[in-house]
Amino acid sequence: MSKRLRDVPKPSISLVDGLSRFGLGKRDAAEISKLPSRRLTINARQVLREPDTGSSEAFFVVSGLLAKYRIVSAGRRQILGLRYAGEGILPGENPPRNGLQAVMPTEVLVMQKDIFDDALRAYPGFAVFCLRGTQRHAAIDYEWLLSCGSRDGLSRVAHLLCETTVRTGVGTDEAQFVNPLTQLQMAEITGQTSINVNRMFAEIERLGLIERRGQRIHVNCWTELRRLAGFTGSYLLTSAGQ
Amino acid sequence: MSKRLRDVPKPSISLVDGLSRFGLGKRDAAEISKLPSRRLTINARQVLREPDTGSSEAFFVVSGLLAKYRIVSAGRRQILGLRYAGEGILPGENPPRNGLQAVMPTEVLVMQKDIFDDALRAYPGFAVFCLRGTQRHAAIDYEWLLSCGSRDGLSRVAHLLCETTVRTGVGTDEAQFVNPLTQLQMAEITGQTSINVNRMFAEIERLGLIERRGQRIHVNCWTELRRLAGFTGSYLLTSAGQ
DNA sequence: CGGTTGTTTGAACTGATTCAATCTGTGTGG
DNA sequence: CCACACAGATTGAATCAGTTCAAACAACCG
Repeated sequence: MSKRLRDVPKPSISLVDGLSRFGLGKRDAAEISKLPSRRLTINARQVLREPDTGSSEAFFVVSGLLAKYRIVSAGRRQILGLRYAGEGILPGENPPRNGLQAVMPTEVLVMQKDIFDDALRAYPGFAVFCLRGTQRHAAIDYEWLLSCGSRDGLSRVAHLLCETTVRTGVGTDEAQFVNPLTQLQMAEITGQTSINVNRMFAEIERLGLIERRGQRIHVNCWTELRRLAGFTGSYLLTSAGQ
Repeated sequence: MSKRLRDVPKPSISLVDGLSRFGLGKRDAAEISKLPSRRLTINARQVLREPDTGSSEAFFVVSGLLAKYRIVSAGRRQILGLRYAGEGILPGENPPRNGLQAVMPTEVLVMQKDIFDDALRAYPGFAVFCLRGTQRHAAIDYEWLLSCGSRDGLSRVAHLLCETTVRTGVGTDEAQFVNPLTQLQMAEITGQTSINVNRMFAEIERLGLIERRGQRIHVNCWTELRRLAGFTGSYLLTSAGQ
C-alpha cells in the first residue's frame, strides 16, 4: 500500500546464498537448503504469526522485511526486531511469544521445528552458524535497548536511521536509501509516539543532516548523523558476541 | 560495602553442574570443564572488562552477579544484561563492545576465545547448548526492551522485581528474596533515574504488593505484582527462541 | 472521485528529570 | 565505643521532553 511499497527495491536471496553469505560452509548450506520447507508470500501489513500463538518454526526471509513484535497493554505495540532478506528467525525450546508481521510484501521459507532441530544436531557447522546469527541479532537488540533506555528522542530516531542505512545494504558511500518504515513503525521501535518521531525526523532534516523525498532519504552528512546518534556500525557486520 | 553484600546468599555452582543443569549432556559437560581456563575473584563494583577494550573471552559465573553495561554520553550508563551464577557470556566474532562489572563479590571462570571456538567445533552438543543459552538471554533482553520502550516507570520497576524474584531462584512460593541491586542499578536497567525508581518502588510498597526491610523484599501478592508488571515468567526457564 | 493510510502541526497536559537537600545505615580509624 | 566518612535511600520543587488529543493535509489506491 502507498508508494512506499512500490518504490522499495526488493532484493531476493536464496536460502543457499543466505546461509553461505553469512558464513555457513557451502556444503552444509547446500544440505540445509534441501530440507523440506514451505514458501509463503505475504502482503504488506499481513500478520504471519500472532503473539503467543502457533507452533515453533524456523523462518528465513527470502525478500522483503519482517517485524517481530509484542503487544503491551492498551493497544501499545513494541517492535522487538527486524529481519531483512537473508536473515532468519529461529525456534527455541519454548512456544513463541512474539508476533511476526510483514512490513512490506515479503517471501519467507518456513521450516518445521523438529526438522530444524534435527539439522542443528546433524550439521555441527549449522549450529555454530545459528549461534553467530543469534549473537548478531542480540547485538542489535542491545543497541535498541540502549536507545530506549538512555538516548533522547532525537538520538533514537537518528540511530534507527543509521542502522537502516547500513542494514538496507546500500553502503554508506551511496548515502541514499529507501526507508521501508512508517513513522508509526519507527515509533514502535524507538519507544515513542509517531508524533514525536515526526518532530525528531523533521529536526534532523532541519539540521541539514538528511533530506527527504517521500520515503527516499538522502544522507548529507553521515559523520554528523552518526555522531548525533552515537552510532558505531561494526556490530552489524558479523556476530558481535555478548 | 554495606550489609547488602554480606546478606546476599552466594550460591556457588561448578562449571560441570552449570553446563549440565542448563541442558548440556554429562559427557560433553565433563569434557568442556576440563578445558584450560583461569579463575578470577572480583570485588563488588569492580570492573572486569571496560567497554570496547580487551580481547574476546568466554566467561562463566561461578558465584555472584555480573552486569553487562555500556556508557552512553554524559556519564549515563545502561545495563544491558545480568548474569547470575551458572550463566555465561560468550565471545562472538567481533571485539567486545560491552563492559562487565561485578554487582556483588563474584567468582568467574575465564576461557580464551580460541579455546572456546575450538570447543564449539569439537563438541556439536556444546554449540547447540550455547545457542540455547544465547536465545534464553535474548528473550530476557526482549522483555527489557519492552519495558524501556513501552511500559511506564511503575511497571518497569515491578517487572524487574518479578524477574529478580524468579532469577534469584527462590521460587515464587517463598515470596521472599534479597534484592542484589541498588536503586541506581535498577535505574540503569530500566532506563530511569534512581529518584524515579525510588518513587515507583515506594509506590509498589504503598500499594501493599511488597514489603521492604533493607534489601530483603517480601512479596505480599505475587499475582497482583505480576499483573502490574505484565510479567509472564515462562521465558526465564528455558530457551525461548526468537 | 471517494476512501484509506500516513504525515504534519498546534495546544494542553503529565510523567519523569533535574537540582538540591536531608536522612539512614554501615564501615573505619582513633 | 564513639566520631566521622560515605554510599545509598528519600523527599520536595521547578522544569521539560514527550504524550495526548484534535485537526488538517498529502499521497496513493481502487
